[in-house]
Order: sequence, then structure tokens, then C-alpha cells
Amino acid sequence: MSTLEHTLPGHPHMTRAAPKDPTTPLRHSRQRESIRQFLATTREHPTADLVYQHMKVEFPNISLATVYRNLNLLTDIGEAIRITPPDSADRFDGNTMPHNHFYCTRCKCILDLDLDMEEIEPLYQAASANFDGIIESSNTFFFGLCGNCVKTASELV
Amino acid sequence: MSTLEHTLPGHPHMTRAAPKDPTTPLRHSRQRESIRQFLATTREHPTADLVYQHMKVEFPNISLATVYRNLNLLTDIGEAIRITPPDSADRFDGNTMPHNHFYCTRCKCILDLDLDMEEIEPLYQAASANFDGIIESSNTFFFGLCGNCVKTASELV
DNA sequence: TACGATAATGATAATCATTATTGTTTTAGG
DNA sequence: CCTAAAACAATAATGATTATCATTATCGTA
Repeated sequence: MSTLEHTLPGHPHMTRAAPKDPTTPLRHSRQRESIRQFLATTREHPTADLVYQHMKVEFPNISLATVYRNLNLLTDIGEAIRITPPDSADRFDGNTMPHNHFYCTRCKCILDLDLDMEEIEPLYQAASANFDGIIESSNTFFFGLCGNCVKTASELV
Repeated sequence: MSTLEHTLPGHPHMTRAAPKDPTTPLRHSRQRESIRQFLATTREHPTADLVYQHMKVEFPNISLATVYRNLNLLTDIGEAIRITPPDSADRFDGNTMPHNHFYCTRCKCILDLDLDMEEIEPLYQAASANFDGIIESSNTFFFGLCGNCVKTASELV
């Protein structure tokens, strides 16, 4: 396992939404379990609001706050990854294996990139070299047009 | 010049704040000039609000909207870079030379990283390889503790 | 030098994403 | 069962950013 596999997953800001005392174990909740499940199966990198819409099927009166609470919680405990695009709401990804993301500037979809994380390792090393702090993780984001948008754009000519 | 030097600067979302017709040249404005100047000289990667505070010295009744408008405009025309941290307001950087950023998860400062952009090129190539869209730019963000925070943290023991 | 078209501004309302608050319901251990 | 507190739903509040609109500044031209 590379160093990166330890350090890359998730954005590192803590917003624990549950027990005051972080040593007390989490209690079970059907809502959280369902959110976790949904993230585990979808590849759509949904926003909090999309997760909310989806949860309403099973829990007609779930609260948006509950969705946020649990997305933050899952992110904090490393069971989800938060993705922060420059111009829209955060997305969440249940796939915590280190991987990279692509952001389509036209349709604003987020796609996984099939890019070996080993590629990033030297970058990480190089960055740590002449830096007097401690680099704990890195995150590479790619921008451009997704396949669909390229097709659509060419049809518009 | 590498491909990257063309594509890396700035986040690629357009929010033009000025002329309806983008072919008409920009008019001069003292506020915009001052904002541009401030970005050019500072290394602090200020938020819109910090720019606003700074501008108020010279323009006591400048509007925050004007600051946002011009920061967006400068970003659009490639004279500034927008940096979007995962948990706080956007920062702006007048240095449009391709470079990377470090984000301190403790004090939330943003620092430039002395990392040769050549390091990133292979990553960019690799990402483009098996991807059916068009990758136009990439952005690598590093997280961790800055030098000051490392020092402070060790003193607290 | 004044004039007119419109870009740019200041003031502020509106929007959007997210977090905080509060009272109620669930969970899980005794 | 009973109870403490975790988790919830509902919703108010916050923070960042954008939209609106009436006024002012810029700049080419009369």
C-alpha cells in the first residue's frame, strides 16, 4: 500500500455530527444506513440535495438536515469522500478507494478517472520536498468536457 | 511552453460580470484597477471579503458586490485564479503562472507550493489516455499543516 | 467641451448551500 | 420495561455569492 492510499481519501475537514464524546460508538439509524447504502451503489457523485430526494422515497419525511448530518459524519469517519467543485454544491462519493475526479464545466457532472494512483506518488513526494509544513493528502481534479457534452457540442455546429 | 501552461491557470467557470457583448472592450475603472493591483502584490490568497476590507481604505464606500463582480471578471479574463477550498470561501490569486496550492486544515491559510509543473504533465497525459471527453485543465491541491501550525501544535504538548 | 450610449458602480434584496437550534422520537444498555 | 443520550424532523439562522436597479463614470464622437 502506498502512502497515498492512506492519505488521499476525503477532504480533511471535520464536522462531526454525532456523539459529543467521539469514543462512544455510533448508534444505528435506518436513515444513515440507507444513505450509506445509496452512496455505495451509485456512481453519480450526488449532491446532498440529490441524496435527500432519493431518501424521500424510503423516508417520506426525512429532513435535509439529517442528510447533511450523515454525509458529514460518513465523510468524517472515512466512509465517503467529499468533492468540492468550484461553482456548485459539494458532491459525495461512497467509493473511498483513492481515485481522481473529472468535472465537466458544461453539464457539471463528475466522473471517476481511470488513473493509476501510483502516477500521483512522485508529485506528492516532490511537493513535500521543499515545504516546511506537513502534507497529509493531495487531490487532483481535472476539468473539461465530458464525452456526452463533446458529442452534443459537435452536433450543434 | 508546455500544454499545461496553457490550460492550467484558473478554474474554468465563466461568470462574466461586464459587457453583454463580450467583444466590446472593457472600460477602465479605478476600483477594478485597484483590485487587480492588490492581487498582483499580495501573496495571501485573499477571500473576496478580505479584498473588500482592503479596498475600503482607498474607496470607503466600495460595494462588496463590486469586489465580487471584478474578482469574477478578472478570473474570467485570466488575470486571476480562483481557489475553492472544501470548507471556506473562495480565495483569489493574482499570480496566474501555473502553480499549485497547499491548504492548511488548521489555520486555513493557502500557500503556494514550489513544485515544478513539469511534474504534473505526465499525470495529465495519463488522465487523458482512457477518457472519452476532453480534459482541458487540472488542478492539484495539497492538504495538511502549514509550518506555523506544526510549530504551534508541537508547543502545545 | 458637452453629449449620449452604456459599462460600472453602490446599495441592497434575493438565492443557494449549509449549519445551528429545539423539541420529539429511536436506539440500546441495564 | 425504563432511561440516557443519540438521532431525528422541522425550521430558523448563517455565510457566501449573485441578481436587481437606480445612479455614476467612462469614452468615443459631435
